[in-house]
Amino acid sequence: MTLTIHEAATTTGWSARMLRYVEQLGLVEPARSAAGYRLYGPAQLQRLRTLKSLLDTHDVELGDIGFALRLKREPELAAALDTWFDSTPTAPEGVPDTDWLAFEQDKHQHLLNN
Amino acid sequence: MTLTIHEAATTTGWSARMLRYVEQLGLVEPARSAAGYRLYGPAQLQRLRTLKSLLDTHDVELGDIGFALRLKREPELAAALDTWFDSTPTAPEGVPDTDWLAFEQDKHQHLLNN
DNA sequence: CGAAGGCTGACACAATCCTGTTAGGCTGAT
DNA sequence: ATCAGCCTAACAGGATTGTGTCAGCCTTCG
Repeated sequence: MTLTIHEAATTTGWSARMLRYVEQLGLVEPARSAAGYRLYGPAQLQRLRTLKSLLDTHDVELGDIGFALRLKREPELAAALDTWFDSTPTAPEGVPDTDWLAFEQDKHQHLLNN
Repeated sequence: MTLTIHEAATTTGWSARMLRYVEQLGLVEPARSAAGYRLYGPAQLQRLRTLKSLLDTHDVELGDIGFALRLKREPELAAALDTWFDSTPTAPEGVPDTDWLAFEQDKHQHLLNN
């Protein structure tokens, strides 16, 4: 009904080492037997396969997916990033007048620093 | 009206080197003068400051923000990650019957591989 | 003109990531 | 009881990241 780590490794194409690593990143967490053995069920196996295909179709690293997971779990972080991306979008041409004052402050502080 | 890279560096607390690096990651891209000099305007300066505070309030790396940017720009990637996160959420207890068949397939394939 | 400062490209070096491997101890099936 | 297989912890090494610094050349400004 469940596979051990090496069995799961051979069916999914990962190595046992990497399955432990993936678990440590919080991406696929198998159940544990009474003695502490990892038990991979159908849900986990499916997850591991689709994870692998995600990684090589799009060009993404495990760490990146770990970060995406963090974004899911810490909505305030996701919100902060969103507002950063949206505010004054990196294009330099249309400088809103609203930023003008802040800029003058910068300049003065800069002069003071010399 | 615009600051050079070292001026921008001293007002924002980054180093000039890091400003070039941040630009290379696509996070803050200043305008360029005719001769190719980077020109940091108020919008960019603001962006650099909030970026810096983002980095040390939440515990995030520049590369992570680069990846978040990629998610913004490639919605199909974001969608793929989302469906991966949501489908068969990593919890192992409630195994849906739907996965049963797939699991049996796994087992048989596994037996064949020995 | 000459000094100060910008640009790119490259090397350097610590830190971290990704993976494999090994050691020492427990578990499970025959 | 034995032997394969699991566990954790650790070391190892190649690849990448983050950051500084230097070289060689071009630009700006007094």
